[in-house]
Amino acid sequence: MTCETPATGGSARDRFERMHDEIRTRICLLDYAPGTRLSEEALAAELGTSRTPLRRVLARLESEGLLQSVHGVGTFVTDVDLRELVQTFRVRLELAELIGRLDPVAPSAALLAEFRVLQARSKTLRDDPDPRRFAQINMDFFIALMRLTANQPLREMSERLYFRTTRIWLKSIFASLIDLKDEVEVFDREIDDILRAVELGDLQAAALIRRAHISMSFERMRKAAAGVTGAAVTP
Amino acid sequence: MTCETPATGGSARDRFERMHDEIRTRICLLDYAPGTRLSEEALAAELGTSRTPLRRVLARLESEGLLQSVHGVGTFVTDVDLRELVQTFRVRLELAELIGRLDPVAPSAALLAEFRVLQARSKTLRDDPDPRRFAQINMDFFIALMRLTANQPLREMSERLYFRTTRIWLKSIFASLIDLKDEVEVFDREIDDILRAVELGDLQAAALIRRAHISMSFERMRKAAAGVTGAAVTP
DNA sequence: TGATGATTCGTTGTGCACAACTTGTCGGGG
DNA sequence: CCCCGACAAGTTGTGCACAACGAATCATCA
Repeated sequence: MTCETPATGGSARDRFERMHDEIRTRICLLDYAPGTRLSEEALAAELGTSRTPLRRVLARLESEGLLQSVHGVGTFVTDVDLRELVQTFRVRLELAELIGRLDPVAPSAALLAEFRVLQARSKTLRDDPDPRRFAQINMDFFIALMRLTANQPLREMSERLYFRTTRIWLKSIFASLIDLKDEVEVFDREIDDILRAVELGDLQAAALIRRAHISMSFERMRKAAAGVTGAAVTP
Repeated sequence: MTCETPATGGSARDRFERMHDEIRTRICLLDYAPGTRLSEEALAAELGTSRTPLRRVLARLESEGLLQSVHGVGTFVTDVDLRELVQTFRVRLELAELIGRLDPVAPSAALLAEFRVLQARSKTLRDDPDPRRFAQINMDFFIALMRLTANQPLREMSERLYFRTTRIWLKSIFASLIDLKDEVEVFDREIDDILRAVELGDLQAAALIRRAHISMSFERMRKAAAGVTGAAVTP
């Protein structure tokens, strides 16, 4: 089933990173929904390794707030409560703006090409909306945006917060709290607008547009969730 | 020799945190200077545990940028090059200001008392300047400041960046690049000023003062280092 | 004498067996 | 019928032995 040479090859560090990214993607794409219990033994077997190196990966994901291990019980995918979500988004907004102000770098031709590919992928998404593909493209777009700053610590912090909260947004889509087609439409415009600013070399403008979209995205999510929890309280 | 019950007691998580904080403190106080090799076996023995749980701690410290493990060679305390230092301080400045703007909380009586104790400790430092004690008080003051915001992610990011760079500042003091007595004097004034703002309930002002001091502290350090590297280039 | 290759040593990474711990179940007693 | 305690199953945490790897050393040869 899995195709991307999950097990052998490369140094120990490479194997660690591969496993880490793989599991993180599964969590962020809701293949492992919040509350899911992960079997160390089964996962280790699937990834073609033993518990020891896998536990290293799980510990890292726990420090990133995506997992939580409890002795004698299991390791579970975390959920994000509203309070934490609000706090995280507040910081994400500020960091998004900093991307344009702190150590911005003119994008290489390769990066520009990548942006255009993402733009094209976004267009195909409009014809055939799919939550999972949407989330994947969204993630790739985020990673591309990070390459607009040379400030490594800023990148790190931004990524940390992004990966911690993005699955909640995806969850809202799966739960039909927010409309998939609308979000796809908005996202497509976001790429267009940001790409225009990037091509102009105005990274600060690009960052401001990004900040605005994160803010609005969160606001839509918050309003939808408030409508639900306000109407139906524990069925 | 070690007195603070390093080994047994509490849950696995508690033991992890104790070991983590202990080693982190040693690194930040330059008990383990950059470049030092840490022996897993010796450290495990000293902390009264085995390599397995210790390696968990070391992996965490590596993800925090304080250590680096190389297969077949050893685990070493990292150094911070100028580029990384500059980038980190740029972000630290912004985060310091955010402490006063994002989810500020009125300090409890206990926290205020703690600030006053720190103020007193700072005064004693003026009479008997000692780099290590200075660094310790500075660290405690930083941790107290973090408690002025309820925004957990913001705290986390700020701490991460603080612990990654503070030892470079201490290194400059030990190397007499910057004058200990001057720094103590400046720090004492910083506490006074910030405490005044905090007692007034103006956390935003406190954060701005803090930001200014971080900025100036870095500037003094940068200038001193530039003077040295400009004069004596690799003997 | 200098260079080169095998070797030895010490270190980190991995796999496995067992200990520590929690949860759910089953039996007995009030 | 309910409650409580012991037990069993399953999970994460720990310790240990060995494999994988890198660097320094020493012997050998040109």
